[in-house]
Amino acid sequence: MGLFSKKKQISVQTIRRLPQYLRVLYSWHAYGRGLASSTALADETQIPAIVIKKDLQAVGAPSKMRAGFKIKGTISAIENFLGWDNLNKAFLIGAGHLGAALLGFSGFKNHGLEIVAAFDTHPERVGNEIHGVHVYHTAQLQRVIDEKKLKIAILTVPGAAAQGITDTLVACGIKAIWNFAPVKLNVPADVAVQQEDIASGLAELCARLKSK
Amino acid sequence: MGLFSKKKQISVQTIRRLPQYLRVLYSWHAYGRGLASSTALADETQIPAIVIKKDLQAVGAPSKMRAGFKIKGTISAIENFLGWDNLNKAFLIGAGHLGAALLGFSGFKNHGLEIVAAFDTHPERVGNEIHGVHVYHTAQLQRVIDEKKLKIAILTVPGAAAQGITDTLVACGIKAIWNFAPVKLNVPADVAVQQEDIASGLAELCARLKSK
DNA sequence: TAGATTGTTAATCGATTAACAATC
DNA sequence: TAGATTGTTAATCGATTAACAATC
Repeated sequence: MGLFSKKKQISVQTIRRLPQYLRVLYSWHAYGRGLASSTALADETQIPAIVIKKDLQAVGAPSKMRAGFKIKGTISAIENFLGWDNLNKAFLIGAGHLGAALLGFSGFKNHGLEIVAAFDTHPERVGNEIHGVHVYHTAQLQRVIDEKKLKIAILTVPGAAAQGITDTLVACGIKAIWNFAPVKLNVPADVAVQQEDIASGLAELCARLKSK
Repeated sequence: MGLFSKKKQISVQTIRRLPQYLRVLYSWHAYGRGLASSTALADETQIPAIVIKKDLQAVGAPSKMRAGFKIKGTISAIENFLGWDNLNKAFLIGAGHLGAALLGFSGFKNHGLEIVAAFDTHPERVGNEIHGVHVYHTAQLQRVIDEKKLKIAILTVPGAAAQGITDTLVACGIKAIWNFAPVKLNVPADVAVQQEDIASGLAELCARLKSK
């Protein structure tokens, strides 16, 4: 260990559990509760108490010895770690059913995400509003991204169109893509792609079902 | 090791990667290719070749020394392992946008899943067809499950309704639930629940974005 | 043959789990 | 105080990675 102590890297497993804690903590906070012990959170989430303790320590959640973690401060610590304490402006490409479902999901406001525009090429979709969000023609991408300073792209187009649109997004300077198309995207190293693969979850369910 | 050699348990990580291999293998098979080496699959999927080799060996994929895995046999091995070689009859509860998106996803036919009914309580949805699938009133659950011998429930209802409907499903004898509501479900031990938590993926993306 | 690949065993790494001291 | 909990270090476990023999 040298002069510059690098903060220990937090594992993706931990990162993926954080939203679960957040949900419970929000609800307890709303009830006026002030402290949450790892054992109480374990009861609620089915995650082992020691895992929770380690996860919360990793994001620097404040605690009181013998009493538990301070709910308000823990919420802040998680939100801050994830960057959910201020809204990232996002937009959606592909305003089909899945796109509309995401636009209608109110929970994103708590998750640092504000979807402020949608894009599509179908004439019957362009110009409409979905859940209060305007649908632009995809040809307007660059202009709207610049004007509204959009940061995160949510890709809900058919698989066949995904890579082509991704190339456009990269050319527009987008650095974060949340991809719901079942396609591996090729992007430069400085672009973050989060692949949401529905087939993986189904495979898990089927494998578990078979082994019973 | 005793008389009964227990087949080694396959990890969830491996299980979640299998659909990716399947996609590439389908496409190569369609092109008339017969063999797939782990290195070739690695180029396509960005997954390390040795991981692929181990995964395919784990599901008993047939191979030719020095040449690679036999595509047709490997497809069969994976499909068989996941139970995707014959269709499971599934139904959807909650025929909103997300439900409609899933009903419109044609890929499920390749994934052992056939969605043959949908349920909802909204009068304007009940009685309609979505992508050729009839929407019943939720009150008909038990009857339709029995008549059509439905096995897998896909839950796309609002979070607040999820646990209540789950209790009904359990009472109807359903043993597999694919849950898209951001809620932890309480079920008996013999019921498999696959939780699809969109917030986890978003958290991963945001964390990666922040660390740049 | 040479070289690419599978088959198989061993080494590494890191997440989970256990253990126990410190605290209020 | 006693007991529940955090804080912290060590042990365990299993997935990934490496290494190399066998094969065609």
